[in-house]
Amino acid sequence: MNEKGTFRGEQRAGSGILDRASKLASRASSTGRATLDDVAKRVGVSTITVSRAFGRPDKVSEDLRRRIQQAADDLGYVRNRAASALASNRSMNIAVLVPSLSNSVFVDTVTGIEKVFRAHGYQMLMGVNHYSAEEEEALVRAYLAFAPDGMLLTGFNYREATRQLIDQAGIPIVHMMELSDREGTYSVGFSQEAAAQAMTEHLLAKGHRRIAFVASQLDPRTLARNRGYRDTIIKAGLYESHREVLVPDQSSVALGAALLRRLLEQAPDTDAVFFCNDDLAQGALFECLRRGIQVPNQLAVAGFNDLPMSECSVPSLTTIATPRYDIGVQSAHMLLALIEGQTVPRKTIDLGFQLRARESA
Amino acid sequence: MNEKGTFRGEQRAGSGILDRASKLASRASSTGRATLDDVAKRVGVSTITVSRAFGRPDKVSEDLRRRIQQAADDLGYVRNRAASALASNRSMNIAVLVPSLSNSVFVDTVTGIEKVFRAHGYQMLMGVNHYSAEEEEALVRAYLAFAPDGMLLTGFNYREATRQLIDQAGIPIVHMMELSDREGTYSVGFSQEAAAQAMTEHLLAKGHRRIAFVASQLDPRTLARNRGYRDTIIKAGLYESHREVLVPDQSSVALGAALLRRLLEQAPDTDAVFFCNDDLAQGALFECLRRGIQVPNQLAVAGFNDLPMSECSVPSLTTIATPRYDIGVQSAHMLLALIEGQTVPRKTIDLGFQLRARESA
DNA sequence: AATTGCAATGATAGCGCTGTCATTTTTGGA
DNA sequence: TCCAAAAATGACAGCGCTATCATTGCAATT
Repeated sequence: MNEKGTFRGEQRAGSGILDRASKLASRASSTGRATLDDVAKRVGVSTITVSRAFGRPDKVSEDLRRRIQQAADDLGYVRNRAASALASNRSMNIAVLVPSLSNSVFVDTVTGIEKVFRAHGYQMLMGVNHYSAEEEEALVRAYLAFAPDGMLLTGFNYREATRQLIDQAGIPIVHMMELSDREGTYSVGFSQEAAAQAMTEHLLAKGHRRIAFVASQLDPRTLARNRGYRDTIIKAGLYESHREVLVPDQSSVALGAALLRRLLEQAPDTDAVFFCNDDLAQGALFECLRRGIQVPNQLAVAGFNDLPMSECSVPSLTTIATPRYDIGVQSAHMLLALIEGQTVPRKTIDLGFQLRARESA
Repeated sequence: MNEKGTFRGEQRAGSGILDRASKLASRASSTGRATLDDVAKRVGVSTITVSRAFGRPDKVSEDLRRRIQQAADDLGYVRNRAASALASNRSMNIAVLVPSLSNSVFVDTVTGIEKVFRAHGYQMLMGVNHYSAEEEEALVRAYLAFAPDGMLLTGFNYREATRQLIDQAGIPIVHMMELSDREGTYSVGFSQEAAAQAMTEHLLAKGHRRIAFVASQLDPRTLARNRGYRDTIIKAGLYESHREVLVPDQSSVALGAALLRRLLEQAPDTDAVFFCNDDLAQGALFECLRRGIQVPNQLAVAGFNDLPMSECSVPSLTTIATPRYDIGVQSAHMLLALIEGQTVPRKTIDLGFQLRARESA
């Protein structure tokens, strides 16, 4: 490495607790990092004992454990997970795939997941599939190479081949966000349709009769919300197709404004708009402000997800609060149980949602 | 595993391309996953040849390579990175630590990083340290166990012990966001101070004389912005300490509104406010809307970062556009070069910033 | 004093892969 | 036709760790 002028040559000298040279002398040659053997030699015990001191500390006497810890600290020893995974056939990795991180909904979910798994010694490997089943498959392949002990997927938007890949690996999967009662499927989420239905009913109850639905980024959850809206509005005998605006583009605040403009062109008499998420709704609120449209008097606006901003925007946004953090926590617990071979009481956990009726509707 | 009632027993039968039983027969016993050996036997070549077919395909004849690929597909073979890393002493992992993902700034950066590294066959391991040097150290320790080939850190907010840990591991680090000319330090970012200075000067140029600075989440970058503001305003002879509001709380839109209220209590005659980020500024805009304060006539508002929303809010937000995506891309490239032992022409890359003068100031 | 049981420690093998150094086959002149 | 060089393939060891099955020592019991 050094002769190639690589990084190692540029280290500051003597920065460790011990003198560098003496440390190197006690190290394995190939990597330059201290190994279990190095620690073992230093303490004068066998390798396996040092391994135990870290992996199953109750199996090693307290005194020895302390000495081992001391030696490890002195040498700057860090356990090599690759070797550990190889030997034990447990990687202590779990792979988590989400569609996006720009959408703070998934950030919250991932935060919940991370919290649970970290507490149990697992490492979360996170991948972003950009709402694409194709990318998802590539990611599954990539993460399978880490021999994860389990996998957390968002929704059920995978190809059959993806499912087969995971099946072949023989590891458990838990699906987040959506629910399914399909055989052998574990899921934690809430009913997107029921939530959309609740919001539509809220708008109806407020006396609105010309209620539009606007959505972008037509992933399965968005489409489920659309169904929830449509079924409800049809049942009320108020469905008019020109009040639905569905575009595949990625959601953004700016797009919300643009879509409101489009909606009001094709259906100017609309008296309420249900947006598939808060970003779009927020953009619409801005557009109303610009055009002097009174919200909610002239036009009611509703969103979905209850992002932090929605509570304090002007007007504050009526929306659906989704249990995304809890979905992360619960699905992590479920996956953990599956990994450890425990029986999982419920294969489907519905965490519900809450309608937040605020100023905008 | 099975006798414990673990997941494997719940797989759907015969879902693979081959019959499950026949597949199992050709597999190593311990993991249940196909190995290089399995593929090699199936094709009738040696293990190492199969290894080459994946790792250095140019070293294997095209015909054979195809047959190996076919066999691998049939068996559902996925390379085991742990074994690979152990044998080759290159993990092909890089660890990336960011303070937060709720802040979409870092999401953008991570997206840039991911793109570069994925293209080069590296796997990015991402950790969130919640702006805490203590958590950062724990994360470094955790990620060092993956034997990463390099590390990307946000800022220079680490403890000395953290630095020593990484030094001992002998892997290169590149720091993102901030700049430093410290010996042996690689960094990609922009000058937070210069950006804050530019904004302050912009507000001065617009004729404002009672300019406040409001910040939360006092990480090093926020403090640098504060310095940029303060130096400039002092130089203009206009510094008044009661126009600075600094709180340690996490940033949010709601907090922006609250801090504006506080500022206007303690300095009601303020004519411009420079917020340390767009979230706070957006909250302030909402508060102005609620209280009927005209922006920018009565009060000018400026933010920092240029989040997507800032362009289309009402009024649109004057802010500093930061090159966060490019920071991700460039720092990834720099780290890659260091890993591969190439000479890195510049140890510090300043990607600059842009002032976006919009309606709010 | 002999026996049992348990806690603490050790020896050995091997996880799945690749570095290294052969060995074999092919290729392209002379 | 022959030979050197290059391309293609293989044998083997070992990366750092843990599962497994000993072995040792010592307290508790008979």
